[in-house]
Amino acid sequence: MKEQQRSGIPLPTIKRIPVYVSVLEKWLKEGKETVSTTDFAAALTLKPVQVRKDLAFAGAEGKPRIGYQTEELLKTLHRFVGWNNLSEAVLVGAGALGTAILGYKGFDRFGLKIKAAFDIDESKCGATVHDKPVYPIRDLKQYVKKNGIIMGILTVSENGAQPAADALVEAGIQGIWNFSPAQIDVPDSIFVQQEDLAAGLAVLAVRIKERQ
Amino acid sequence: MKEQQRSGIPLPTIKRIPVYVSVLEKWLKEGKETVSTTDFAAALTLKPVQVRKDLAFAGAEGKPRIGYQTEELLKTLHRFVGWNNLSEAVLVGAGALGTAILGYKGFDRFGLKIKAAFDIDESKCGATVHDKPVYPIRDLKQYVKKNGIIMGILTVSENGAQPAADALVEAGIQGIWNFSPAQIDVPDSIFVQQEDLAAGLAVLAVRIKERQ
DNA sequence: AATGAATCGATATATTTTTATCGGTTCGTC
DNA sequence: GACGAACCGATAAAAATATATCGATTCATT
Repeated sequence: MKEQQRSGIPLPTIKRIPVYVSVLEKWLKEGKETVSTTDFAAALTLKPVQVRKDLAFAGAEGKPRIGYQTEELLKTLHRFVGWNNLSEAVLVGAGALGTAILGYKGFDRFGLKIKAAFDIDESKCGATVHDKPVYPIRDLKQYVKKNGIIMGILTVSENGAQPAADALVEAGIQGIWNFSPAQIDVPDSIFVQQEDLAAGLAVLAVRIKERQ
Repeated sequence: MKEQQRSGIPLPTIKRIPVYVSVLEKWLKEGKETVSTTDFAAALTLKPVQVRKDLAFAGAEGKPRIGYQTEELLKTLHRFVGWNNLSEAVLVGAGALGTAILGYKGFDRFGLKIKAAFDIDESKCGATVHDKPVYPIRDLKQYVKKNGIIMGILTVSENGAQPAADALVEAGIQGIWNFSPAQIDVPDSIFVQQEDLAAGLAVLAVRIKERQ
């Protein structure tokens, strides 16, 4: 939950961008040359105003009565989230969740390339998972330095989280995407994005309960 | 992003509850009999006031100078998110992500029990994945009705999302946890919790970029 | 060319969420 | 038993986010 890090761009806006990207890609494929905030609103159950604000934050410009150029807007959004120059990442923890993430095709679209996985369990190492090599964690630092990786994906169990995070920090990573349920403690200079599956489950559970 | 559904309890509060539950469990195991909002704040980088508000929403009561009874608070939070009476779910889409979720141990803790998986690819059916049976999707309705399942987990690809969602709705499910990147269209009576991995990735990417 | 509908961009308002403050309670210590 | 520190609970203020409104622009139609 370390999501508070003020800086101009509202967090909710950032989170909506990938959704816009998604539908934009669809529309582009369908040959839609221009798109309006009204279109987005209809497709995403949002208000046009909000879409306009979001797009403005991303630096997009549209024309009255027309909307935005589909292709140009897509590029702008990609640039905005830094997905134009594809970011490379390493993954630590080649368990069930790690394996799934390694195999998840969807990330390519967002310019994320997971280069390799690392694990403490040396029996897993040497093999490949979804075509990605698995190395022992003691090789992490060397690998990260050599390949200039700035992002680490943490998919270890709760206990393993802190040591694994330490290893990533030590290796020189700049941001950690933490899928483990544990809170990790890192220097301020490193950004942690906590991915909390249980949060979504809680929301769903509460909502279902409310309707009964 | 269909997260807007007003109802007393703030969404951010709901999302923080599982985090509280997590540390509470740890503390309980360590033999901590009472906990204060100051403790939470220190462990989670939050403000004590906020924790107090959240706990108040959940209906917890504490004592000045003491805090909250660890065990009692844990029970209260579980009850609040409806995790006291374990909710059963089916999963649709036994691909990479689906497999990971089927194997994810963490959910038991939150009272979620995935009973079975369903897939259109009949070659996958008949087998078990992480001890959960995989059935053809045409058996979904019958299974859901028979077992009184109220929750569906959607882990299919973008194209498969809408038909799969339709099948879940048709089967009589009340809430859908949607891990696919597609927006699905369902009747108002059904709650959809969109789990958007790309959102977290976007936040991380933007933050890293900002620091450079 | 004038009219009107669609839509952007900017500004203003409302709502939601977070943070601060303050009074009151409990308990350890003197 | 009085004093002070830790803490809850409630209320108030501030900050962030979402929504509404309005003027300006573009284009299709008359």
